[in-house]
Amino acid sequence: MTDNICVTEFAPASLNDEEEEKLAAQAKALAHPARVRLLKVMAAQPGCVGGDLVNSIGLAQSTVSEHLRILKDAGFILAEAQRPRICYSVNRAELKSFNFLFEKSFTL
Amino acid sequence: MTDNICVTEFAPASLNDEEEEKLAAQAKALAHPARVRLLKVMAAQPGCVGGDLVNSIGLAQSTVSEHLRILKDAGFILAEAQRPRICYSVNRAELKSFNFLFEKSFTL
DNA sequence: AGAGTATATCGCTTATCGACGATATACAGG
DNA sequence: CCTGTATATCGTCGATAAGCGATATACTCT
Repeated sequence: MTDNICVTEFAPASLNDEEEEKLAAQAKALAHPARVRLLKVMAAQPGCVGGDLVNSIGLAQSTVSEHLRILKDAGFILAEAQRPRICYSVNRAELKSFNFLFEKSFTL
Repeated sequence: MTDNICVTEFAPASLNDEEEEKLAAQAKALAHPARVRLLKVMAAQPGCVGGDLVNSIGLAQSTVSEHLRILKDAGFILAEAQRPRICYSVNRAELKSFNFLFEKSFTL
């Protein structure tokens, strides 16, 4: 190593490993245009929305179901059975949590 | 078509297709623990960091270089040549932009 | 019980990601 | 001009993601 122009010692981490993992995992859930679209549609609804989501984007029902599963696993949406339909709605608390974690990570 | 030629200060309440794509693409750049870690390290520095990033996480140099490229393509970091080193630093404007887009999308 | 409806899961194929070592590139200094 | 150093790119491989149609599941209503 030669003399450093850039700083080479790192400040203590603002996030712990677990939080890093969570941030990355939730970002992954957002990392697809169809899922952003789905979230957006749900967020625009006062209440909840059923399988009309399938019609709102040009994808097969099974594909949409999978995207919804990913969003649900990430905690971004809630699913309440109203058989035979399922009522999906955004989980604003979790969206805010992601936002908070993001801001905290990079001290915005 | 009703193309939106309004400037950003009159931003619509919802996202257009282009913004959805951008949000998803940037989320994708965040969707890996190593990249979150790299961003975090850079954000914690007042100035910029060189290839010591490679040592800070247990990955091969070529792998780290690829992660940095992804972050750079997403606009989250800036690279300034200080040969033979390269000075990386976070682009807070873009991080804030992502944050804003996210909040706007889901009306948090 | 049986039919109807909405959603979830399965099986499969193709595409993209993540990781690495090897090598190329670009510049500074001798 | 040659060498050393730091970063980027290439080629490859295994793993994961994304998409679909077909089918299973779960519940309601008749």
